[in-house]
Amino acid sequence: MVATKTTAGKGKQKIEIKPIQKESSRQVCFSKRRAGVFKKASELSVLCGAEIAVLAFSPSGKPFSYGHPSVSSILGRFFGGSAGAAPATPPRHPLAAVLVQDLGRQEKELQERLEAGRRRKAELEEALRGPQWGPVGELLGAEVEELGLPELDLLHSALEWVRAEALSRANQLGVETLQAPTEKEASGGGFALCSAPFSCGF
Amino acid sequence: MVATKTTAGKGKQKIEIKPIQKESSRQVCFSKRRAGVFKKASELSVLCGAEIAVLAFSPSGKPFSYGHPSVSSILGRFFGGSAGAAPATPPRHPLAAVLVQDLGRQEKELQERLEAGRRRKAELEEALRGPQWGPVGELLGAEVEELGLPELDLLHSALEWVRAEALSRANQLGVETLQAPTEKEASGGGFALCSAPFSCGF
DNA sequence: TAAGCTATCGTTAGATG
DNA sequence: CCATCTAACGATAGCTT
Repeated sequence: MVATKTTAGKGKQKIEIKPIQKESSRQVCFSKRRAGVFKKASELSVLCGAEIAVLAFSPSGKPFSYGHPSVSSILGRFFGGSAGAAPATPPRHPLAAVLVQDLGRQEKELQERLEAGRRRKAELEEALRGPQWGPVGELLGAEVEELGLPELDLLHSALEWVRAEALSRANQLGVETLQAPTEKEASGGGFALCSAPFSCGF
Repeated sequence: MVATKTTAGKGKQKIEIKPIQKESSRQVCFSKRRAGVFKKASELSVLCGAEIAVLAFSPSGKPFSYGHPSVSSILGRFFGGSAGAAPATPPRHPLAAVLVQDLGRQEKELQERLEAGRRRKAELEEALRGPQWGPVGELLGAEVEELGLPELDLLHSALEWVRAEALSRANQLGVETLQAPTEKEASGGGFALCSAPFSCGF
């Protein structure tokens, strides 16, 4: 950098860890740092094969969450696996890697489906606003806007889940094949959310 | 530090965010980074007055948690006060409702993650095709076509569920807001995200 | 309002005791 | 295994657009 412009800010300054008084600053700080925490959590899970969940409420009371492989599986593991059937053994199959390999192709489709989901959401909103729903529809319509596209959101969630699962499997396979199968997969519980069904062949 | 001795290490080196293969290193990394994540979470709660909980399992399966003001209070807030109090109770999946509210803001992040996932996938592919894998890589490549798209199937089913859930949730919201908070988690089968429908035929 | 930038601070990889 | 050290890397406070 030739530092032709010194127009930018002063850079990061040291701060005390104490409550930020200014409302707007607090909100901004929360946004930035929440992202940071989630990223750190993500890195931890990838680097160490750990399972981690983060639940947070913003100063304004909005909920945020992150989980690998999923929030529910972590909770299930912490609280007795009630969130799903306790995963007895991590199912494995040499084809697991294929899922990851194929993920690239899938992603294109997923994107398309995402778009479709968007459109459906619009339709949904439209439909909900229709007369047959009466005042409920109106209110709902407003809520939908405010909530932030529940359907889309859940779609994303599903998407993320699929990807996490594929990656997880791939990691397992990578470890197994590259090295000796020393890993007893203590963390492999991984999939409380989908026990039986997902063991479909693998 | 007058740097009289240059005997120390080389300092932090850049690393890729990918599974650490060496067991001992992974464990060390987990210890350090878990502390880092907890500290970040702590700072977030103090700076922004946010409530945050972190639950994690080490690669060896040992549980760790951090919460401000407490893990249970966060869970309680997320799950309507039932999860913290009655962790042993097998509830309908309580996350569903929260996800609807929460995941909206995750859209962008998920997109980014998708990108990251794609890159990661590419790396994996690369690795799989490497010579150390011998013919296995080729074989996998070939089988992909033949496999069909289990993930897509799964996603498709998830989508259907998503629609149903979103609608259901929306209805609840509308009803609750308009009238009395009659039924909460009436979404029946709640978390069938991975139940019967996934006969990913393989 | 949110997104982008930069200088600086905080985190941590790698080595050593 | 755990503590410490060093220095490079990554996160981010404050500012601008």
